[in-house]
Amino acid sequence: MANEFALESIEVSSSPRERFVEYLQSRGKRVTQQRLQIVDRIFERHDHFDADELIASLGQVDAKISRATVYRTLDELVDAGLLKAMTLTGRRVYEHDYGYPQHDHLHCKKCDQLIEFASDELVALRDAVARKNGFRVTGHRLIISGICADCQKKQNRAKSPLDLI
Amino acid sequence: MANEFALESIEVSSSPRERFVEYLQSRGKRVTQQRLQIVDRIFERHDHFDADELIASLGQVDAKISRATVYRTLDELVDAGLLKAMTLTGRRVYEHDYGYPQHDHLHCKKCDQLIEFASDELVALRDAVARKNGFRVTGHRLIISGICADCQKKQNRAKSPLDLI
DNA sequence: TTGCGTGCAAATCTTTTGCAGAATG
DNA sequence: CATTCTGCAAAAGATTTGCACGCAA
Repeated sequence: MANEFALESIEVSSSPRERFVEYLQSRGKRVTQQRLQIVDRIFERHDHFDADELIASLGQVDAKISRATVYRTLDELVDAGLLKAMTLTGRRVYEHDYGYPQHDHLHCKKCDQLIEFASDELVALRDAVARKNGFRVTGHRLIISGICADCQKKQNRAKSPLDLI
Repeated sequence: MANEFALESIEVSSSPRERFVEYLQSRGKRVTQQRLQIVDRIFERHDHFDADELIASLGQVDAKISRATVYRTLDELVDAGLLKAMTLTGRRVYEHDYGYPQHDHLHCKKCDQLIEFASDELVALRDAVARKNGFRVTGHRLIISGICADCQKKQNRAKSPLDLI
């Protein structure tokens, strides 16, 4: 599920870690080793990931952090506005929400890759639909599914020789 | 999660039950009492529903069908193109896909209601984005979340008197 | 008759929770 | 020091699966 970011990052004044500490303190929560390791690891190299991938990557560098703590911290990071969560194939996947512009995804059914794209038109369309329905929008999630360019190539490469028989 | 359809149905030549039988036979699968009861029940009154709601409704009219069989049959109905599935709040919800036009949803966070809407613009936008990315589209899912008109009213009704204190 | 399908219960998978001890403010 | 956190293990919620028997073709 790892994947490079397609969009430019937004200029932000403080690091994700600083933001998280701010968030924790503002709520009287404690700044623990585990919480810091988790933010650091997430914002150092992850973009789209699920709980298991994060747990695996934590096991390599840091002291082992329990599954429960990872789940609890992920919830806090979403709460703090640093991460965004969505449910893909049954499992929850997360992505950075701090320092990145609003965007949506193309999801490849073959390789599970997520490709990002931003569209102002889409937001306008969304707001128009909502207005028409007296609906107060808080957000949206568009996932376009299909086959990515790479997988189409692979498919053709694998098929062509046989097609000639 | 029950909800009326907002869109007109498309004219279809055969009933969902007939379609399902066709599908089963074309694959050498058997036409069983359970499978028939399930299609009938679903297309007689459900639109958006989850496995549990279906199981509950089956328990009332028909002979009890096991949970496992319901899950297995739902998969087959999706496969047959009669139902569409999406994951909402952790659980899978289904809706009719046969005899209904492509559409998307507004999802109320308060009452969990799904409101349907169709937008050609959205499809055009989707295809444009895909084309730009060399992506072959097979479908998409847009969920606009927020608060529906009804829940906004309820909220105001409950709040106003207290706000005056 | 020949399997495919069903029901049951047990197994999975993912996420959540209760609790005693560890760490933070 | 008073609490909040963590880790562990057990619980929970949803869906899947193995298996023996029943039923469609």
